[in-house]
Amino acid sequence: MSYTYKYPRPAVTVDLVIFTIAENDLKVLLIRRASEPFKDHWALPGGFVDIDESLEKAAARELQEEAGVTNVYLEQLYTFGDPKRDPRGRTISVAYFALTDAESQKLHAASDATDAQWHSVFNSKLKSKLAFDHKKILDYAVWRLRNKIEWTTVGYELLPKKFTLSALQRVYEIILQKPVDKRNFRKKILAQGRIQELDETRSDGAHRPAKLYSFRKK
Amino acid sequence: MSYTYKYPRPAVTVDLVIFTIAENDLKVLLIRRASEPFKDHWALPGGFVDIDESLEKAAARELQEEAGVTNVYLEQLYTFGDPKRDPRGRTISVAYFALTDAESQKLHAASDATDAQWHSVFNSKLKSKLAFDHKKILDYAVWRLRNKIEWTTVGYELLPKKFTLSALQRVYEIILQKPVDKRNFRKKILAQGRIQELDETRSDGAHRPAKLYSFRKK
DNA sequence: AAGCTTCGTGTACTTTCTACACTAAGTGAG
DNA sequence: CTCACTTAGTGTAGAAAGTACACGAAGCTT
Repeated sequence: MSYTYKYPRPAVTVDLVIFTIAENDLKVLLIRRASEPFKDHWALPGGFVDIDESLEKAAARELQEEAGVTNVYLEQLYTFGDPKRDPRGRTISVAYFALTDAESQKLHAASDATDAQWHSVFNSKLKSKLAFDHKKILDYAVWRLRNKIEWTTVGYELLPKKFTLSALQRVYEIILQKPVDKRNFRKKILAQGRIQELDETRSDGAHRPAKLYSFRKK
Repeated sequence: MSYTYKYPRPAVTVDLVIFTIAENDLKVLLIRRASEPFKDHWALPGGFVDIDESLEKAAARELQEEAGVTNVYLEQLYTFGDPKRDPRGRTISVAYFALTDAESQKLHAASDATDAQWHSVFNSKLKSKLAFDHKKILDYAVWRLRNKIEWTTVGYELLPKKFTLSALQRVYEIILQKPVDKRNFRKKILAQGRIQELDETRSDGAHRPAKLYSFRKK
C-alpha cells in the first residue's frame, strides 16, 4: 500500500522533552538511536504522527511507547520545520514538553536500561552531541520551563502528590539555578493559596520532620 | 508529476493572524474564500508550505502574496492539528502571528477591496462564522497579544516609526479593552528606557501638539 | 544529655504599583 | 484678539509586593 499526492509533502513528527527532578538535578529523558542517521547518538523520544491522530494524542502515545510514561503534564512547545533539520528528507516536528515526578517513573526508565535514560540538562557536552536539532529544542524547552515556573504552577508537576515545602523549593532552585530565600519562598507559595497542608509529616533522616502538603487543582 | 509515500502524510499549511490598530480598534486581516469548503466565509490568510521552504519563510511569503504585507513582526503562534479541522483531509496548520502599523499597509488592503479586508477582532458574530478552526486560532492569537503586550515591547510594532505617547497608550487600551491611567502609563514606558524623544511634535487638531518618540531597538 | 541536621517562623526596608487633578499649548469661533 | 475648547504633559502620597536577614524547634544519633 502507498499514498500518492500531487505535491510533495513533508513528514510530520512529534518530539518530546520530558523533564523530571532527580538527584538534585533537572533531567531530560533521552533515547539512544539504534540506526542512522545519528546512530548511537542521544535523541529526544518522538515519532511520526498517525494520519487520523491529533498532535496531542501522538505526543501522549510516543510518551507511552518510548518512555513508558503516562498521565503527565503535557503541552505543545514549538514547531521546528527547517528544511535541513533531517538529512533523510523534509520533516516537520511539533515539539511537546512534559513534566513528571521522578518517583512514579523511576522503575520504567531503569528497566529500559541502555536505550532510554535520564540525563542532566546541564551537561553541555552531551547536549551538543544530540541528534538532529534536538539541542535547539531542548534549550528552548528549558527556557520555557524557567519562564513558566515563575508565573504558573507547573512546578508541582515535578513532585509527587504529597511533598514538603523544602522539596518544592529545591525544584525552583534546580530549575532557576540559583538559591532561593526560604522564608520569602514559603510566604509566596502559601499566599497563592494553591496548596493544602496535610496532617502528615515526613521524616527523612536525623532531624526534624517536615509537614506534607498537596497541590489543590483549581 | 506526483509524489508517493509508504504511509499517508498530512498536508502542512501556515495560517496568519495579522493584527493592526485602526479606527480605534484592533483589526485582523481576513480573506473571503472563493471556493468550497466554507465558500464565501471569511478566513485567515494562509497556504501550503513548500517542500524546501522553512515555516517562517512560508509565513512571510503568504503574508506577502495574500495580504501584500512585508517586513513586519512575525512569530510562531501554535500548531493546530486536529484530524477533523479540514473537511478535505488531514491538514496540520502552523499558525503565525503578525503585527503591523495601519498606515504602512492601508493602501494595499484597500486596493484588494473585496477579498482581503480588515475586521474588528471584537465582532463576535463575524468570528463565529470563520472558516475551519480559525475562530480558535484567532482567539488564541488575541490572548497571546494581550499577554505579550504586558511584558514585552510588541506594542511598538503596531505603530509607525514616529508616534506619540497618547497613540501608544491607545494601543494598550484597545488591546486590553480597559482604560489606562495616563500618568502611570507614561512613567512606566519612560522608565523602560526603550524610546527616544524626538525634536518634533505632531499637531493633530485644535489643541496642544504632542511630542514624537521613536522606539529604540536593543 | 549533647550534638547534629533540617524545619519553621517575623520584621524592617526597598521597590513597584495605584489613585488622582491641574496647568500648558495650540486651534477656531465670535 | 480673546475666549472657549481640546488634547498634552506633569508629581505625590499611600498600598502592595518583593527582598534581606537569624534563630529556636524537633527529631535522630552517639
